[in-house]
Amino acid sequence: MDYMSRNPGTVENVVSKKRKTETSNTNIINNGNNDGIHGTSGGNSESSSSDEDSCKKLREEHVKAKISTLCVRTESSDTSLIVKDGYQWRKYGQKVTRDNPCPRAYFKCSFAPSCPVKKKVQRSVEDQCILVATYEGEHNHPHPSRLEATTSSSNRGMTLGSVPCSASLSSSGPTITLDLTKPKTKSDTENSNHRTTVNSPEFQQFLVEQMASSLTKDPTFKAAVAAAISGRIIQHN
DNA sequence: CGAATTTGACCGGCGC
DNA sequence: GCGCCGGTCAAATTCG
Repeated sequence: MDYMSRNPGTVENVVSKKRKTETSNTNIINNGNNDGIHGTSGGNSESSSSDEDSCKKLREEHVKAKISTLCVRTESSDTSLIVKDGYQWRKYGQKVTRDNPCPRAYFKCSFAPSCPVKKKVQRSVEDQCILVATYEGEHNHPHPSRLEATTSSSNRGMTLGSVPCSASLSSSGPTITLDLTKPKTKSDTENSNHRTTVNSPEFQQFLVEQMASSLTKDPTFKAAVAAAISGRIIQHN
């Protein structure tokens, strides 16, 4: 979070480079700088523009739509394109794009029929263990898991739900991995280009599993995380 | 049997 | 104007 707030520009342009309207508005989910300051939630609310130029209207909606990306490390054996973020998604398409041999999956939020949010999920070219989820728009309904008794670690739709728990950030260039579950030997942030040379995927996987296991067994850690997350949720509400 | 997913077809934007 | 490409649709298929 700290890194993202200090370097908001370094994590842009994960999405298609072709569409200016998308890349110009790209930002990272859970970015503390942006939370809560957007005026028009819901993205493409009924802007009563005239119907003379529907193309223009669409572009405006694209600009309004809040776009964010989330990178999640998954099991290397996991071939599904599922990012568990707590919301209900309905898959409506899959496509192999030119810049990435891995197929891209398209999802719509199915929790609320009127929810405009869409999600694209694709494996990273650089590290196929990493799923890159691109969210478009904002949910116009509460987080599903908030309605249940289990207090999710969600804040604006982001959880560290996929197992093993590891949040990553990626740009079109070097990949930046913020592995919250791994002890820092040498800083990944200053050596982001060589993440896989020192740490092979298998070794990193092992570390992640070990650290996640030990941390989740620690009640003090759990309490600290819960307090931090709930504090942020209250702050934004 | 209804809901969700798959997948080929179709559409529109963009570059040449 | 044409072709490429990303995104969406919808019929077919699978799943619970």
